Amino acid sequence: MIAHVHVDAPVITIDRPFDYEVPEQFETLIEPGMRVSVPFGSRRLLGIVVGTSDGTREGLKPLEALLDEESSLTEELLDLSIHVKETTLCFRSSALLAMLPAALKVSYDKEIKEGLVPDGVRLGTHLSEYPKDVQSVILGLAKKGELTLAPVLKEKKTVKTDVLVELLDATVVSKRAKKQLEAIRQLEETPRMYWSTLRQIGLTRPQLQKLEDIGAVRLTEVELNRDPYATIEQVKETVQLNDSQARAVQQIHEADAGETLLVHGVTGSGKTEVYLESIGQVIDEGKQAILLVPEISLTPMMVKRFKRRFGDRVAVLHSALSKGEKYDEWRKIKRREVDVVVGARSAIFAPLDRLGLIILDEEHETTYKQEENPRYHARDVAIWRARYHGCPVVLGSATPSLESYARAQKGVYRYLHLKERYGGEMPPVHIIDMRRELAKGNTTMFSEELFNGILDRIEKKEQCVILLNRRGFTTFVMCRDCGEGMTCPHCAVNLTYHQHGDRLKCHYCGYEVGMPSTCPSCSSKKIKQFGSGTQKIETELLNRIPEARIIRMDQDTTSRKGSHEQLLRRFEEGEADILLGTQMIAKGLDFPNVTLVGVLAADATLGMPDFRATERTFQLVTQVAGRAGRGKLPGEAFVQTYNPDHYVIETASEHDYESFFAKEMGLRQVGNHPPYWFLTLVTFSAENSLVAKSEAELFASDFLQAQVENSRLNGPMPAPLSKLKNAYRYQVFIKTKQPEALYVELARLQQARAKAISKKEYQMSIDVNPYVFM
DNA sequence: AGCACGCCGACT
DNA sequence: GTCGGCGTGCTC
Repeated sequence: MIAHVHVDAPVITIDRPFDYEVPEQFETLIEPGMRVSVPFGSRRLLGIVVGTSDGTREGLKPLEALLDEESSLTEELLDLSIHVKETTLCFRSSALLAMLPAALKVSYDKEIKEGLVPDGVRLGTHLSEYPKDVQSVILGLAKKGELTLAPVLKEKKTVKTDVLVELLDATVVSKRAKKQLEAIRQLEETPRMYWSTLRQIGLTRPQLQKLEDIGAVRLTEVELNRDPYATIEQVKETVQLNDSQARAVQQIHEADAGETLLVHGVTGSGKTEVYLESIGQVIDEGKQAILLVPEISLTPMMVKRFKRRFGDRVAVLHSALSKGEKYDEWRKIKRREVDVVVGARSAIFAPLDRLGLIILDEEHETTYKQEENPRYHARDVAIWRARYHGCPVVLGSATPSLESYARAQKGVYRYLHLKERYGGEMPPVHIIDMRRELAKGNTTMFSEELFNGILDRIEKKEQCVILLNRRGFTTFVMCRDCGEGMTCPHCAVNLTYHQHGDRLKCHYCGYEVGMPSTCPSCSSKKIKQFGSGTQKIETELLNRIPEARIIRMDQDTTSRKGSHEQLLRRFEEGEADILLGTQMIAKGLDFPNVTLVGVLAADATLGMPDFRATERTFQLVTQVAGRAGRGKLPGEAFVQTYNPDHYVIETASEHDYESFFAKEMGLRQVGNHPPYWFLTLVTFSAENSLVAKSEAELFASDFLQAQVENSRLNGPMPAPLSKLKNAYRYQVFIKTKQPEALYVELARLQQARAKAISKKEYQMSIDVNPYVFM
């Protein structure tokens, strides 16, 4: 028997199946989708079986081990990996591995097998157990043949277990064994207990073993699930749907196989109820559902509601869970113990086999696009899976992406509008012209109006949310005398100042230095931070309103696991007057006591080299404005800007999606941007700037020569981030009306460059439907 | 990507 | 005379 295996090596020349002989003892066990360990050259690698065939062939190596008892990837997901490879131009192995939880990936090490070892090194141990200098000594000895190393593959997964203790016979215990007797007494009250509970009375493991040896108890090792939401109680809540919600549920229910529906509903229109109800119906029919949410900030409340409604039949997969927790959730799905999967982007690969509905909440969010290989978009994967299962996809948003809304208008997607809003009208939005504030002599981050509004709320014991539109708005350091900025030595970017540790960091490569006290180029002492981070704003607020209780949410305060939820809970419970933060506080929050929302630097995003900048600004302002006045109290929003007349600020503050859409579509058409054209970005990077440039030029001319129909090419041009991690970067943009033909041509050009790239002279990265243009 | 094999410069 | 530099080629 032969197994066709894709190995864990992201290289284009290895991007094909390799054949292995299946040892007899595995023949009845092996299945496509299983993880295996295979010899590969002198190495040993993780592989995924994509198929098997009968017979045998000369020169095949045998596969070494099966790493799964049953396959980790279903037939469907194996198929899907081909689609992901072809449409994102990634390697098949990258697509396959992206579908697995991190715990099922492996690390590679070397076992010290035999020979003469230095002091302190023992045979049978692993290379990585030793410090770097010892490692190089060992490697040197191996090279001379004085000891042998064998490649090993280490699993990352761990399954948490506990020991179930069952009482068999209480009489056999010696009267003098006090601890054992005490354990028996406990067991007489509760005949089945876990060892983790029993040990709390001071019983040791040997004592427990003794109890088993004499036949007093039976011990069974059992797998335990880490359930991060174990404390949420299931309550059957009955939801009363309004007319438009009921209509939406009805239409989703009646949707055709593989159909996509766009649910457009303003903040507070009750999309969540529609999701809950629709999923409920799907489950009643014996099928399963996936609900994708953009990121963790949305999940606490959403998850709570889903757990309440569907109880244990919900699996949750998001980035804030530990590797082990995610793996446990994944195994629950695999064991068919759940009907609903709620999760972020990668949850779209959940191994469900009876899918009846896929929902993407906040479908316009760019977090659905993965920014590393495989560069897939969860929306596209969702549509593929829905076709496979013959079920509908629901895209939900208060501010749909132009792509989706345009498709809905063309009739490609079915359009559903939720117009009614709970809690009455949208709050009034005040646009504040910061140029006038400046003219008045107000150089702070807060306009008079917004500041007075905050004071007023604190007095009334109501809450405020302040959002800093931080993208392109970081704190950088510059010398006031010579004008020299502190930049990263490896990347063409300014370093960002971090108050924590008084250091400067590069957000692209991780380079870090202490904040200098004098300018490195002119030695002046007038070196200073510019721009406003959340920390600085917090300080400013506290200086002016000392009694204000502020919760700050940004990368620094939310990096610890669970801190995000904790901060939100504290705010919800009224422990603070002001929630201050970046983008992450804009969405999904629903606090009834919030009556004021302020947006600082609403237009900070507009200057970015990105045709979606206006769309993002619209989404941000609309969403954050919708956060005020969700309860009984009326709300108000303040939007501070230097561009008060810009159409995006005007339409967003009037909550006028239609006008924004019409205006923006006109500009997209004129600029030949998506959704009129399908865009692909190809980036060339090399240590030598001339190599990057000439390879980009060569690619451009090769592409033009191929004459892909209905396509055009722009560039090459230097990337906005012209140097990254010591590599110079050039970009080529391709626009097409026929993506399928483009995929084929790009794959051909990629293949043709395989050899040159393997010599490491330059790198080529292809981003189909890019969202980041740096 | 790793890793081995192989062919030329600076050391004991 | 050997150690080791990294160019080249291969991985079932």
